[in-house]
Amino acid sequence: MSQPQLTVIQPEPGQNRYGALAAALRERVVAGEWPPGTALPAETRLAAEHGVALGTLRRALELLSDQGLIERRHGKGTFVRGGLTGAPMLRFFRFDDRQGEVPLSRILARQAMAASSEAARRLGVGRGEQALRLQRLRLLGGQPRLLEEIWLPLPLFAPLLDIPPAEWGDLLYSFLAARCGVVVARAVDEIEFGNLDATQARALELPAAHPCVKVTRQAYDLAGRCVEFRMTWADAFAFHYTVSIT
Amino acid sequence: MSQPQLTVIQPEPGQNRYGALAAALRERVVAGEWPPGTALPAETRLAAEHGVALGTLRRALELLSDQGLIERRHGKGTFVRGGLTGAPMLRFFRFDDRQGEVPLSRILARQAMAASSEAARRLGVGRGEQALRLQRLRLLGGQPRLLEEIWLPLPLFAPLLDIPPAEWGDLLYSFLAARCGVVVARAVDEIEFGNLDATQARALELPAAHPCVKVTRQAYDLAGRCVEFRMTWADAFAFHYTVSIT
DNA sequence: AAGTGGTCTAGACCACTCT
DNA sequence: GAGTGGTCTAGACCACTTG
Repeated sequence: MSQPQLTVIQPEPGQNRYGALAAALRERVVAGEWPPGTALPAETRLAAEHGVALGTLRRALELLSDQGLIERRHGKGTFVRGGLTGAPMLRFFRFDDRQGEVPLSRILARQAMAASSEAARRLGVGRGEQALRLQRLRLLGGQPRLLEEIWLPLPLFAPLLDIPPAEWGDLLYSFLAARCGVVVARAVDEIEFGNLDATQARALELPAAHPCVKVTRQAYDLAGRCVEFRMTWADAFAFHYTVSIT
Repeated sequence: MSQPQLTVIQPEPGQNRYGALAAALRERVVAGEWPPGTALPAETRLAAEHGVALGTLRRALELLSDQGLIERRHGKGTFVRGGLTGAPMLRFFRFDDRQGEVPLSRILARQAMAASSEAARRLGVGRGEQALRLQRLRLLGGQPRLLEEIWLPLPLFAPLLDIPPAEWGDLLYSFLAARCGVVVARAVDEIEFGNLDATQARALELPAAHPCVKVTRQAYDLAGRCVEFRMTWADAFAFHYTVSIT
């Protein structure tokens, strides 16, 4: 059926072959040759296509698996990961008795506008480029718990302007994947402490100047482009996080 | 010289050979056969000793390397890691312009006493067992920045009772390794937010009830025993930490 | 039974480090 | 040059999943 690609891997000097192979495979994934959720060809076939031994091919897949791009399942195959989906922000907090629950989302504001200088810097776009700015409140057990300001680069996420926020659901990343074809593969969070301003405090139903945690997130798609800049504020006393060091 | 050990690896059913091999090698390291800093025998020799192929032996060493027990250096050898040594607590904080600096340590109190119930639980010893309790202040650029309460299980760390705190130096883990033969291999930190009590605030030269971060650490030696329980308090506004998620 | 990934082997050759 | 770890190969066999 599909013609064998027969791309022989030629590593650059100083690079090893499985590294070059992994890069080549990553490009094929990013190009959409195997969409998220689908399976790659079998090991033996991929190895033959690129003219390497099985062990070398396996080494390359191991790299991509460690990076979270693919997922290997014994007896079934090698699959392209669907990207982040859960509600990972909650791993930073402990709100009483509500561990596994997905928080409800309420969109407070949605506006296409020129990116602020910080948003432009974080998103890696030119200053003053158009972007979509969202304000979102997330509730657990009826209580407002997280306040978020989200910036999305605009030509890319234009579909969001046409869909009523009520239909967005409670998991933003799943929604972005389904409606805009953007898979969030990786995110970096920065954590700081501060105080809520009056508006923020009102939204979270906390006293003005209450201590808060501010989490600043940059999320990236499969190709490594920054596709989201988000700031999240929440009650500092609900913060709880564990780090293991070696 | 040393007789070849010729321990043939027999993996338990359901376990793979390199896993069993890694466990066996870990035991030999923990038993002190190769003290921290020294080199293990060469790959070919180790593989022969345990009756496995080179690839399998390498796979086992890879596991131990990922776990931080050993460190491999191309062209030189495979070395037992010396354990944690730096001032890792500072990775949570940003005090103005003093990034690489090692903070000065000032021991405020040192006392052998029955472990508090929390200390006993965290150290994994019986309630009321003797332990060594330290209070330590750490300074950067002359300013007090971190306040610490440290619990160490006692028969193990008895040497500390005889050495004047002035001679301890500024890196506790290096000191423990040198004087008590305890290598700290791994640590788990829990981060919470709170307020300083009056005593703590005075020590840190901050207003009473000032917002603070409390880091609770449990540190483990090569064999996996908990050898330290530590609580650290610092100005919440100096906290800054980055997490990468996949 | 057929197809997938996981383990293990035996051996060749390369790259780095020290003397 | 001798010794170390790093890469790569070719092939055998095992374990898991599905029809």
